Amino acid sequence: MPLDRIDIAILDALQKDGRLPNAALAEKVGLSQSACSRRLDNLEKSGVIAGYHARLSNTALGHQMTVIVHISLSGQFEKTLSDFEVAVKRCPNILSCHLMSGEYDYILRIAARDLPDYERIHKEWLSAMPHVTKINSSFALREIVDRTVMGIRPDLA
Amino acid sequence: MPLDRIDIAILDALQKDGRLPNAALAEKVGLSQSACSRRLDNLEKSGVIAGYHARLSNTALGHQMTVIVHISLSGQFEKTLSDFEVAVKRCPNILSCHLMSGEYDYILRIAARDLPDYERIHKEWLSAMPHVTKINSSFALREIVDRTVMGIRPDLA
DNA sequence: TGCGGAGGAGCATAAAATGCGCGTAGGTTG
DNA sequence: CAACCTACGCGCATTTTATGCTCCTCCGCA
Repeated sequence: MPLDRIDIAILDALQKDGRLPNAALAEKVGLSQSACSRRLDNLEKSGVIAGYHARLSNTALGHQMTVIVHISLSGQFEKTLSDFEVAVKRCPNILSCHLMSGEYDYILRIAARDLPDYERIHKEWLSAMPHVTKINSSFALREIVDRTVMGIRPDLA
Repeated sequence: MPLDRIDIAILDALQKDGRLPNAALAEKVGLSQSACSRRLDNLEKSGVIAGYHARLSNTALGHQMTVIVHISLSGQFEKTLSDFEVAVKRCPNILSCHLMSGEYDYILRIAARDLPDYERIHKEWLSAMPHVTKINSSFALREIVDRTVMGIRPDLA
């Protein structure tokens, strides 16, 4: 889907404030409300906007810890992978999981409240997942960057 | 701030859909609209809800590729780290970056359009960052999970 | 037992979103 | 080059949603 400069402005604004009322959005990007609403509709339907979410304060909720986990399985058969992936999807603490090229099969990012909480997650979830042969946990000492999306460039087709 | 089960339900719902109308939210959590609105107000004012954001689809924007990069620096002096981190913050393709315990100093998640694009990023950004001694790139073959949010447990104070 | 605060309901009003008719610019075709 | 088509804008009327009361109820406490 081709995005023009107004689309970019809309996306930009909604990344910063997902609840920006359509009226305000329209004014900000220089459109009438109806035109703006129609564009927004298209952006949502076409999947450019994948969703809207409240961002919660992790300190308020006590999830202070990020753990990066590298995992190897006993094989690369599709069945082996999908068994594992089903289990991954069930664990609420897993923020992201990718099947990877390279030394490990999967890399996971996990949120935990503290070390004992991670211990629990490790025991109850990670170790219990099927076909897992190796688990390597690295703890984040500091977060330098965390964005959901990179800057949008106008030349995207 | 103490959260009861209704607050949790509200947070849960808004994490999943940040634009859920108050009326629907109220029904979902079993409150009247006004009561629900008042609670929401408190959650926002107290900072438990830190913001609302549109989540954009990286693939829809043409960034199909996720690369996990492990990086080691020449030392762990604070100056060394902060030089590097300043550079990291400048690169728009870096979605996340954490200082880590373990074998590598930093783990980065990078969005690229395709392999040539990643090559460019590697050359122009990663290799150019100060004090870098080792760069290890792993390519994501498939994304199994990617959320910003995790389930909230009622026992959080 | 009576007071006071927290928190819920219901309703009226204010604000926002949505759908529809209409107008215009730019590209295409006979 | 004129007729036509489409994409996309505007404004307005209608519907949907949020907000700001007022009142009610439950509970802890003196």
